[in-house]
Amino acid sequence: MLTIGKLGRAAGVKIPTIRYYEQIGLLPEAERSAGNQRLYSRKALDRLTFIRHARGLGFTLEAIRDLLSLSDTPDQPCAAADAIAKAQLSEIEKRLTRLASLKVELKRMVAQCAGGRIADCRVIEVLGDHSLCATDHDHPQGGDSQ
Amino acid sequence: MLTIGKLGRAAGVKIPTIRYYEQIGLLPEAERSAGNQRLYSRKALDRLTFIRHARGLGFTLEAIRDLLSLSDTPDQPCAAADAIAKAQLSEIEKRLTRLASLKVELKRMVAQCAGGRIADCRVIEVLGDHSLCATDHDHPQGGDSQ
DNA sequence: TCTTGAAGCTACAGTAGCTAGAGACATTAG
DNA sequence: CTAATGTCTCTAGCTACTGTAGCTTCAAGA
Repeated sequence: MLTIGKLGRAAGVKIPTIRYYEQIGLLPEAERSAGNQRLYSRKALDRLTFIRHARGLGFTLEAIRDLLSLSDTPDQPCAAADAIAKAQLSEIEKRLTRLASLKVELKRMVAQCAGGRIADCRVIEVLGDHSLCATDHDHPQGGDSQ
Repeated sequence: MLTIGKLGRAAGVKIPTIRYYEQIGLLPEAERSAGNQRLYSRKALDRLTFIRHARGLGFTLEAIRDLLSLSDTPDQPCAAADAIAKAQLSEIEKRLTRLASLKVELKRMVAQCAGGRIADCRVIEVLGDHSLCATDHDHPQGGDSQ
């Protein structure tokens, strides 16, 4: 049985994050010692490692919740897990495309800045006037992660 | 003078977002009509357009705040604006690199899934065991935007 | 002039995914 | 036994908004 600090070190997850995961039901409530401290089994470590790894790949906690509940039913077909992973992949591809075009735009902007006075600064100018810019990065919504 | 709805449409920014920007001091407090409704000048539209455009390029509100205060002093050298833009560029390049490696990893994972049962699912398996994975996407911090 | 529907107002709560801090209790090494 | 470290709960904060409730104001048509 591990205390929370050891579990955290073993899985590479910070202590408050573990407690947070428990709070939102991603980890089951931990057993407690006589003095009310959380105690974790090897199984809990596996689960937390799974979560950390999936987070590292950019899966949302909701997606991870689904993957975890799938992994609890090993006889089911794995189409659902596959679908979640594919969705995540296409999400990442979308972000990549968008970031690539932002990069081009920024590079252009920075390259044009001659280092003079603000009044002549292309950075400021381009930001102030959309018509000076090539791309139309016009979808101001959308939250990323990682 | 524009009301908030027209300003929003003109700049491509939602009404609550405009009020939010005012609340956090990114936009100055608007003039008010006799009936207490916000009224905006052409200058306010320019400022909001600037903000929207910069947000579209992924600048944080803090960076935008700095850029705006720079643009209010047109005789200063523009090195500071240049630095902000360059920092943003390198931030985006970092994210691009990271996303690209996540994509590779996810693709590999998805490709290996034969579509059988969960018990044999590579997606679940890879997520559960970091040693099965090539890259070390091990920096679980970092907030993206756009 | 009256009415009606759209647009605007304030204030507060909620989102994701944590992180940080206060103040008290538990455990362990020496 | 003491001191140091670890853990506990609880609350608030972060970014950049978005959504809701319950109201008031405005502009256009009858």
